[in-house]
Amino acid sequence: METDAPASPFRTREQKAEERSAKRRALLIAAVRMFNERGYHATLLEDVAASLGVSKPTIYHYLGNKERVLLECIALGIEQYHRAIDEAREAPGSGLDRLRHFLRAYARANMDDFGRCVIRTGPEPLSPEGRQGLRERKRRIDAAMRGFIEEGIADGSIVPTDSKLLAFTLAGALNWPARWHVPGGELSAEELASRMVDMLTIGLAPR
Amino acid sequence: METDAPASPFRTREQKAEERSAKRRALLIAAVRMFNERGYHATLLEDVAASLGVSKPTIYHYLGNKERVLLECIALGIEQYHRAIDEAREAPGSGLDRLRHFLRAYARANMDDFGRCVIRTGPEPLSPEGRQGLRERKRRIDAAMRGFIEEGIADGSIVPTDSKLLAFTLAGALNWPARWHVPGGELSAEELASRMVDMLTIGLAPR
DNA sequence: CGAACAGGTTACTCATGGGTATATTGATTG
DNA sequence: CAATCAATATACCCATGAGTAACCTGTTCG
Repeated sequence: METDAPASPFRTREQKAEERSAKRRALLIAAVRMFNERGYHATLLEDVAASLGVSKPTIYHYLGNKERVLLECIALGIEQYHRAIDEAREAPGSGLDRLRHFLRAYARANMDDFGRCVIRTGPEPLSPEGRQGLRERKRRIDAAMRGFIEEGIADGSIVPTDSKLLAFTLAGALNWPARWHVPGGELSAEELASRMVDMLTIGLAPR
Repeated sequence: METDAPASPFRTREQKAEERSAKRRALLIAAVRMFNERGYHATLLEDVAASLGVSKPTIYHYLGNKERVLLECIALGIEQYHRAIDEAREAPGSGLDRLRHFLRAYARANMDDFGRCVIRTGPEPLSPEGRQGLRERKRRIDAAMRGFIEEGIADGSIVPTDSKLLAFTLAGALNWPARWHVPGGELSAEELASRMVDMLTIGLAPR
């Protein structure tokens, strides 16, 4: 029990703001989990609200309409990919090393609640504008990945190939766990990511 | 113009049956294309019917309710995978050769209308029974794939690894084109399948 | 103190779209 | 020829679920 301070029941302004954003966040997480489990269409905002013991209009109060909820989940997912890019850009070593670093982070992102949502819930449920924005942002991630690949080709750590096709191939393989990986599985996301990246970068035939 | 026979306007029983199954097939194809383009939920059976110039009840007449339509599309998709398995089982060469053969056929299946549907439309829209059946049938495909891998490990053409994880990784990579490949693209499905399989089986680092 | 506001509720509206009842027409068959 | 069936249409029913209106309550602030 935390009893350092007298723990007054009267909250300060900051505590209020914090509380609000904690509630927002909790609703968002409840929503994304249900999206991932049941699919976007099969998820009722009413059920999301009920899972936290509140009523549907509360969601509208904190998050806006259903598409806005989804868009925010997607935005949070995309953020993870951006972190993966930044992280890999700063990594030392050859282009292949940086690519591997990126791929591991990318794979981990795909097993996070929000990352999974980006993959599982395709662009279909979004409005044309939403789809547009999503495509745009995905394109940027793809470009970054291709950058790592080309860097690797340039420094000789990766065999010359069609970088676009390679990027799609690698991304596809690492996207798929968003469909089958269950968080509490035998392998941790970390472990899984590492092993998959090894398989992809090393190849199958004995040397 | 075909005018070999007097071409009577009165159809025989077989012609009638053929005509009927041709209509069924046409409806199914129209449906699967729209499922793939717009997503299952966003597809109205009314629109599917309209795309062939008929009305909604005609679909119910030929195909039954919406889930039945989807289930049949999925069944046709799954058939392609089975053909891929049979084809690869009869292929000559090492385990790796057979695996590569299977992977190419699998990738091609994923770019066919019905195959794409299996991937794009996950199990979410199905009823519990439908989901159950789908999982079952997918499991069998996965088992076959693992068979090829283990065979390759046994005969030394594939380096020893976790065959389950490898199967997921490879399948994931080859599933992904179902999301981005557009039929009339620069690369044919055939070509694309070959290149991706090469990338996956050979690895990235120079030897 | 009273006005305004934040957080929440209950109880509605209403478009949508899956599915069906029923009618029509033309061919098939006893 | 009557009965039936296949193939289609029109016009409807009705559950569902997103979104909203109106209301309540406690807190904050001029």
